[in-house]
Amino acid sequence: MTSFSDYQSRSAQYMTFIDSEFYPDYLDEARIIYGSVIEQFSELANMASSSAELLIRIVDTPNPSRTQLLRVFRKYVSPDTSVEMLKVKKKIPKIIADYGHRFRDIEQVKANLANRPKPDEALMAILIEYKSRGQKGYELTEAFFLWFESNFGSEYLIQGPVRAGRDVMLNEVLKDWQTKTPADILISRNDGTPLVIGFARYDSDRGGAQEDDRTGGNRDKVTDILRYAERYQLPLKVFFLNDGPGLTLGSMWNDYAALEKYGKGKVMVCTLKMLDERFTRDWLEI
DNA sequence: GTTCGAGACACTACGGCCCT
DNA sequence: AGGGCCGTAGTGTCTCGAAC
Repeated sequence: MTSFSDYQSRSAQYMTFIDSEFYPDYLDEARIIYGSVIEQFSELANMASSSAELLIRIVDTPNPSRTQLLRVFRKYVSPDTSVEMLKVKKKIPKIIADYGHRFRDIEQVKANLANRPKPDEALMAILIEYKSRGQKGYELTEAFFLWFESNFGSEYLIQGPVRAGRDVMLNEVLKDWQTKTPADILISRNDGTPLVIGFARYDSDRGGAQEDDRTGGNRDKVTDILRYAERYQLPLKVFFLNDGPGLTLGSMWNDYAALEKYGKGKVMVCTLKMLDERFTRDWLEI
């Protein structure tokens, strides 16, 4: 049986690249999406007699414009208050009370708006940078679900959010599992016997490990799940779907190889392109 | 003296669930 | 039925200590 470690020298061949856009190609799209938002912000600003009033006017605007206007508000008026804070409508009076003194004066804001080029491509580029955050992870899980359905769809059950959505909570699907542990994938036999708990992650360019959901935390998950499998005599295994060029940076590949070794056959780490070779019925039924 | 890795924190998008 | 909030997604960026 080949291991994840064996693939390291050919890692590029087994990597899945999910396309990103090139600069400056996306500026055209950014102008379409944000041009009117920035214009609308200018209009609201020019009508307002204070920055707090501007915020109130923005909050009264229906979505999807509101969130985008709040982002522009943050850039021009109040870098201290995150859009996440401003999203909650009923907290707005308190935010104005607590942070209002740090809002940039409305006259200054109006002047700054007037002095920017039109269209303001710099601001548009900043705004669009976040648009596709998170999407690559969804592409990865969706690709796995499609692959699994076409290969094992009739023989096994698979659960989990295909794109966005609530994770599979282990305490809800495993009898007597105590802690709230989120997982991305659960595969079981048609009779309900759980076979695989899966975690998915796409890394574009992060090399360093993130403690909570990377290898440190992963090892704890493996320990807990395998101990559970032992106690209840279940054929339960742990699967890590990891992909993206970030895997080749730093110690990531070695960390995951070590994790797989630690699992003694009950843990498998794969990129999408390894699935056909490694994710077999034999492994599912170990 | 500079570079690098790891951890910590932060950011926005969006689907789905909950509440009215 | 619709609006609002929550949870999850990947990654940008800062700091600090170790290694070079």
